[in-house]
Amino acid sequence: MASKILTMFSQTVEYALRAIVHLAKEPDAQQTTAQIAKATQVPGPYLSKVLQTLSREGLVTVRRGVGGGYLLGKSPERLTIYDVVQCVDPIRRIHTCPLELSSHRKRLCSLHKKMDIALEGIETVFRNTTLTELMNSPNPSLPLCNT
Amino acid sequence: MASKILTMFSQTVEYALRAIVHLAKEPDAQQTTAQIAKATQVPGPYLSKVLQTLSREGLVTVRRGVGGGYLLGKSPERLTIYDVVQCVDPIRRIHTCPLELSSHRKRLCSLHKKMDIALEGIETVFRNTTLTELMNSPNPSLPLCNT
DNA sequence: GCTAAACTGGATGTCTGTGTCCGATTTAGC
DNA sequence: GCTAAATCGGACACAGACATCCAGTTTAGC
Repeated sequence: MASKILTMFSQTVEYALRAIVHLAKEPDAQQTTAQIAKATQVPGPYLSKVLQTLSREGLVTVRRGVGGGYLLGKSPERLTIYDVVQCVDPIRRIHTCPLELSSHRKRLCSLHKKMDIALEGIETVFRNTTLTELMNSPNPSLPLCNT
Repeated sequence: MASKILTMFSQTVEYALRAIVHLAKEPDAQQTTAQIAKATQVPGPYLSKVLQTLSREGLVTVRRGVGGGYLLGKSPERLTIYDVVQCVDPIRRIHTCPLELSSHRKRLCSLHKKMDIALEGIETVFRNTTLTELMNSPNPSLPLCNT
């Protein structure tokens, strides 16, 4: 366990985002699991699993064998935070009543409606944030970079 | 385990909100753990723990002994979803770099900044939603009520 | 004060997310 | 084809969230 500061976002999401952001920094440089692990401070063996998940969905491209490693699977301007999150630990909007009350079948009660609105907000922020935007942010702190 | 539909919000948060909303329906009627458990479909023994937590923060008032039970501890118009969430499973905003990079000490990188903005959105929705608003919603489905 | 109703606190059980390990498989280079 | 670099897949380990149970304590009503 790294830190356990997170609520709302799972450790896996945090790790997946770090890896993707790191790969996006040099979209053409193949990187080995060990290299990514070191740069992102993610436990190597676990990162390996996360990368496998990302690979199944095509978010990263893998080459096995000597000289292999990972590469960003989509162009950074068409890859969003949302894509990454949904791949490893999907946000599930609340569509039906968690209590399965028959009268709420089609229309959520005000409580669950509010909770869903909160989820919608996250979804929107994440859908609208591409990797390119993250990299080109005017923020002087480059993602994950200690510069 | 009830359903396991949730991401982002813990089961405990869902349970706590159900209990509070239920108590808010009749702010002057003392309710026993068993009664609340039945109405909200929350496992009784676990609900008991959740109510204890809410009680420690004064969100609910408890009376022990015969004829005892729980009562809303604050007036519904001054009690928000945020209060409940923070009590049982607090949302932690991202204030410092999770990687503890020295150069991000004061200014988050664009990735963590975005994640924090998403959290801020939830926080705002929850801070601005009082129990009164939930109860008076024009929504025909009353919270947790199968009417 | 006795009894029964109700909460309290601690011990315990279970399951999932996180994290590790290792043998099997793929592949570049000789 | 051999070897070494690298991923893949499954098995295992651990911790925390969720859930249960019970003996102890409080209290209303007799």
